[in-house]
Amino acid sequence: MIQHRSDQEGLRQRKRRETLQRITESALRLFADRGYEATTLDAIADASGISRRTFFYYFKSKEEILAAWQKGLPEAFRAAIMRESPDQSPIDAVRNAHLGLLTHYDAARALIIDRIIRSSDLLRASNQMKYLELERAAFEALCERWPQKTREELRVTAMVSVGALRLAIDAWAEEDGRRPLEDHLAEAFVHLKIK
Amino acid sequence: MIQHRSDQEGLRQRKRRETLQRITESALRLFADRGYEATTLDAIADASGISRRTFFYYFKSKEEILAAWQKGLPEAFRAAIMRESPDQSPIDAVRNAHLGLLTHYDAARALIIDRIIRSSDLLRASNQMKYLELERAAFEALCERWPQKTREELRVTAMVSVGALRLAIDAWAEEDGRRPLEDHLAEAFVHLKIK
DNA sequence: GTGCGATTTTACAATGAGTGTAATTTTGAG
DNA sequence: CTCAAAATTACACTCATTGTAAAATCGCAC
Repeated sequence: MIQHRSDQEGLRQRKRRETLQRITESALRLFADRGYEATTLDAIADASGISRRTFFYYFKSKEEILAAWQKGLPEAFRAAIMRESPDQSPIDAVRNAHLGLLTHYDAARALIIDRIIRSSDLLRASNQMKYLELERAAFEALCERWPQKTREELRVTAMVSVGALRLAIDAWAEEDGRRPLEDHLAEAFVHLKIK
Repeated sequence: MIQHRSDQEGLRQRKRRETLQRITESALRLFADRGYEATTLDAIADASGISRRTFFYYFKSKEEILAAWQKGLPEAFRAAIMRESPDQSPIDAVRNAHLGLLTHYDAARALIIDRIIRSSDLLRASNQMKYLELERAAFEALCERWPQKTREELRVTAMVSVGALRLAIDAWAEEDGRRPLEDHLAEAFVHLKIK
């Protein structure tokens, strides 16, 4: 059998990671310079030293360049909720889960990507889908963690908490991240005194 | 000056309305039959008896065929909120505004369109944008109607109420509209006891 | 280090949405 | 009827995305 070295990284893995990195960096630069829609895949491929066809070997679509950085967020969110104590209210648990995740945030890069996303209707729309996925992850985790609560109530809790996260991120991006995201999140949750 | 007959409908207006109707109907039929993505604009144009180029004289994009039916909803929503008495809480006002608008709903057609929208990622995403527009409309109306409340609180109120509408529509579509949308909406709002 | 199979890259061609342009037809007001 | 505006069309183009198949590269076995 083939011996896989999951700790060591072969030349293949390294080149793949490097190319991925190269595509992401040049695309981000081009998006910031010329705008998302105005940047063609040909331009990205050129800037990354690959052919246009090869681009699709790395990303499913142009959009995915920006989506990739937040892949796995729903799962991390779910796990964070599951780590919370079931003694507190679900809404408090989700707020705490949020705060726990935010410590791993690269604020500078997040702001750059956020600005690009807000510049295009297409990207704004697909970004909303990300919140929907977070909401679903939260809902499922809440149902597991608080089985005595009704699904209807937990669905509303998930909607409300992820909505608060969205409002916090919006406010944070609006002022270019002057105050930390945590502050905005805390503020948004102040007005959520559900049940 | 040119005398415009806004009451009478000229041949031009009638033909335009008829063609619009024809495009919408044949597109909906094709979407329901073959699916949204699998239906090309050529097919829609053929089925509507127009050229592909003419299609774009009626709709900005393929998506817009489905978006058109809910155009003006944000404005109607804003107006409905402004009609509510400022004596009740903002959240109650928005709930009542929702209920008022729902009486004008064509449930059968809404379900057909809803099913198409849920069948495509692209459509689901742009549908989320509609909720965002509703949320903005609600927020602006609330700020006008309850100037003594803070904008932060009203922003959360708008988010929460439109979110409840979304959950209600989801649940309603999930069970193919067996119970009226109003019931689902009332249920969703039960869990919103903000402040 | 050679060879072989798997992975990666590429060229080429095609589909389908959307846009610009300019020509042609239809409508309606005078 | 006559002419300007509105509506329709053909044609050609850009761009994202996908299919196919050939070519290049890698890494393990020998």
